[in-house]
Amino acid sequence: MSLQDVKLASQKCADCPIRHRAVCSRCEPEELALLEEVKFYRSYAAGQTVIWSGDRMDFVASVVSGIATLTQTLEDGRRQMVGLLLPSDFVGRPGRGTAAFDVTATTDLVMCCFRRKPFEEILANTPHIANRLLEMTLDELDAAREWMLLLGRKTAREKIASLIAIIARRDAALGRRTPGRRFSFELPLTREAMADYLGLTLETVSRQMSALKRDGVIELEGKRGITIPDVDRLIEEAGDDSDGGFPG
Amino acid sequence: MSLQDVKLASQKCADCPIRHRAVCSRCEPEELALLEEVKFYRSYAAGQTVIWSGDRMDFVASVVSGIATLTQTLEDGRRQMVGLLLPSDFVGRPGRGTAAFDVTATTDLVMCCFRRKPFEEILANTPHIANRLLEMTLDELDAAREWMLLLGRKTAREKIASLIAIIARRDAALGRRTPGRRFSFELPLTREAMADYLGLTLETVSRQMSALKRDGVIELEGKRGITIPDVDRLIEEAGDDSDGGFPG
DNA sequence: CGCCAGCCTTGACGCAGATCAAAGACGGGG
DNA sequence: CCCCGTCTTTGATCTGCGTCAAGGCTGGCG
Repeated sequence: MSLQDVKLASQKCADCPIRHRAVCSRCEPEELALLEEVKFYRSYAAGQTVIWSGDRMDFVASVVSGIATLTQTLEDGRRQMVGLLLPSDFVGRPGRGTAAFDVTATTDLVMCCFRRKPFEEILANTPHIANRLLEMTLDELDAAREWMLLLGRKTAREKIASLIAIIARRDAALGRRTPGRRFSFELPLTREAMADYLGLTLETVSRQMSALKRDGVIELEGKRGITIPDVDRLIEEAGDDSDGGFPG
Repeated sequence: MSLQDVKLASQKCADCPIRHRAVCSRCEPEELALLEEVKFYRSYAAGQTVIWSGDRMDFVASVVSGIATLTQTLEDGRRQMVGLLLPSDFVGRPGRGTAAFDVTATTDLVMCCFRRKPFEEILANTPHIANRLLEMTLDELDAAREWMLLLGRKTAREKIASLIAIIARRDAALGRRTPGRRFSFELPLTREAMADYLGLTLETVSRQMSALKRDGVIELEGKRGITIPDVDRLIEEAGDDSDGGFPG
């Protein structure tokens, strides 16, 4: 356990998103105490692999800070990202002891882990926690299905615009809004990771980013900084029918 | 309510897959009685739309027989199938009143429906039902993620082989095995539906089917009949690392 | 029995995105 | 401050799949 782990573990539970997301206001104090008991923190450096597909996994977890990805790989090395885990997202699968996907930290990452067996018991005996987790899983399933539309039917340009919109939306939801429907934020992914997300090559990602910049849809500062002068324009480029659920 | 509905509703609950899948052996008689009370059957003809995306949906359901698809559409008509519902699969989302996707019957279809509000209450008060549903949703999420790998990184030939393997596996799991790792079955999808599933055009589907036939990977009888002389060969063509979970 | 409507197949051609290759921009460490 | 490894951009060329366009099956209905 690193120094940082110790520091985090001693902080109040409010740091742990599962408090907000899987544990609801109807939790009894003794139920919360049970969760506390099986909880521990882990941190990983950017680029580090959290777990390999097929490995034993005897905990479930919630992302506290940083970004992780779920990826799947074919024998010949073709890779597809199948999940993007942002703070408050849940990882792992109650009822199964091995990981189905590679989990990788793309930025420095802190996770709040729960030992699997006791967590499953809590799940079995605490309906509102099970229901909260069900709701989160259904959200993930919806997200996965939108992603399938992106992978199957969108052009490279639309894919890029969609990804930027998704990240901007998540950032905005976390309160990092700037006024006037103009957003600035850091892309937490390399071009390669974006390509893995979108089912493209990194060259195509780079080219389309340049094209969107040339057309005034986005502005780029350095490798990671991005600002969106007109969110509506971006959403239009993404080809979605919805407004993407942007706040404001 | 059609004649067939009446007939089904009067049959024993064993016809309804939710009995096997979401309702577990730990259900008390009075819990089962509660489910019975909010349950009704509906049937649809092949090609009929069950519900449009955005429509009010005040029930959840389980497929009894037949096949349904979940699809998403862009304004310009590009379509992507995001879910394939076979018997015993669950449709609908507790906690949300509108459909997120178009649901279409691709064959004649019978569904066992539960009124949403009371179903949610049962869910909230019956942990083992909630947990069973959670498990089913996690399975679907895993399937969606494998599908994402297919959409993002597989070639047209691999996509076709994968789809055939998936359908064969599901058919095999339902007990329709033929001896010696040789399978014969009916494709329940048109070429167009296959294309929507795989993110291809129907012409490409047709060409790749012909190519697989020419190369002896599959045999075709009429439009729908298909036999797989060597399942291992098919799985190899699909590009997966796993054996696809085939029984036998 | 034969016509017609829906599927399905096959061919020719073009283009979006992959591949191969090279050269910039950083940013961190000595 | 400069060097070097990593990430990114850009260019040239290739190719798998989409698009457009003709026919071919098959089954249902007059």
